[in-house]
Amino acid sequence: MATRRSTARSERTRRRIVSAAAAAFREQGIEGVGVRDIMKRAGLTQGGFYYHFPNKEELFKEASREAALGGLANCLAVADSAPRGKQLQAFIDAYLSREHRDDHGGGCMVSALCGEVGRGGARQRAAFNSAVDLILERVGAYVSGDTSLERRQKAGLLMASMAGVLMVSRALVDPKSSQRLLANARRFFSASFGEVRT
Amino acid sequence: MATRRSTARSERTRRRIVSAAAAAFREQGIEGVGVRDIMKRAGLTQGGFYYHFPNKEELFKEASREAALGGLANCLAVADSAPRGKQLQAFIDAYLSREHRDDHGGGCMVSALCGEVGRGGARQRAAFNSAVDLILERVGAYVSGDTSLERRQKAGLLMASMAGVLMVSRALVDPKSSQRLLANARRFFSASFGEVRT
DNA sequence: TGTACATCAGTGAACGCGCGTTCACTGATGTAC
DNA sequence: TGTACATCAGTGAACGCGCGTTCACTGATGTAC
Repeated sequence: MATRRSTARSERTRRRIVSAAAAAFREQGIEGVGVRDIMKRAGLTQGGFYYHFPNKEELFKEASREAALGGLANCLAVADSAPRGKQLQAFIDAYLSREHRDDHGGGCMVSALCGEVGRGGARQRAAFNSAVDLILERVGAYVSGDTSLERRQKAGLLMASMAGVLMVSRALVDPKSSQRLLANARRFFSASFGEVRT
Repeated sequence: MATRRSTARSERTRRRIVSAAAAAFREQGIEGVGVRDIMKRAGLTQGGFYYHFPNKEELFKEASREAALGGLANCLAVADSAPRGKQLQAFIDAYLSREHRDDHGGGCMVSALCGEVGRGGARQRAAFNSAVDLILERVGAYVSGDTSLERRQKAGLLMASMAGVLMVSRALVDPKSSQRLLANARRFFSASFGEVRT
């Protein structure tokens, strides 16, 4: 089956493009970033893009899959290394941290792209929904609830709410107001979701 | 002071442009809509725009001011006509309704534009922040709290969270999931904010 | 083992298009006399 | 009251620019013999 070495190199290049896109889309928005910019981030030129992907939309599909868990990697790691029973609280604190707020390109894709996707086309929405599924499956493991459906729904409400808070905290000009919103939200969501009863 | 009649007509035209923009920005995003589109919505042609505004950014400033309370007009009216003590709950139910979700152009500007503003320039953010101030002053009147600062902060947390929920509900493809998220959120925020203690 | 060759992975100029903005213009309107 | 005129509010062609995408090309790589 032909040249293994070049195939491997090509695969690495492809992954580099997807990673660059995953960051670029979150930093600048889907329509806010161009194919040229993404290829430049990956150290390549525009034309080569269409050797790896049929169009920008297909790239978004792959990039959103990578960004789904990649954007929560730090929050999930913090939660997983917390003692049992404190995992959700650790997740909430990490999600609503100043570090996450200031990391547009490496953070949660829901807070970064949800608004734009809400008025986007069917393909884009489908890709985004798949990504959200991956997230809820993972976050659902932290919340309490009898059935897995119930946990997923709770996780969905928590993620949607926290994404809104993170987004607003990024839009606020006054640093103190932004910090205070995050702090209030950490307390509120911890109290509401972190304990036994909701 | 010159021709009153033509001045009044010009002022009406200007307001028509601002209204068209307030809806267009929320429906399609700030960068997603063009000056041509907005002028077309207002029944005019592109060139006339620069008679009324120096540039698109200045239009956003005025449009966001109009959209701030305009986008919540229905929710605020419902809340105001509710019995004392039930106003916040009425507001929450109206905000997280299917009608609001489906009304992109006439709904809350926070949920429509917050994500884009979060990565926008200083001017855009300043305009958005002013608009948010108007909203929090109004919504703060419904929540409990000793000081007005405390009420504003609570209102900020509530609005940011609900905006996130509304945004996600707009991005979800499956209608049932979307409805369920809204219903769960109505229950959750009513229980958390609508009663005496938070 | 050495060479001819097909293919692979990527380059960079060019395409049509829509954007924000500018500009020369025009017809309607109200004022001065 | 009637007419000449300045200004106002808006028109639509044109500008440079960056977008997504196409395409002719090229140099490196691995294979066939």
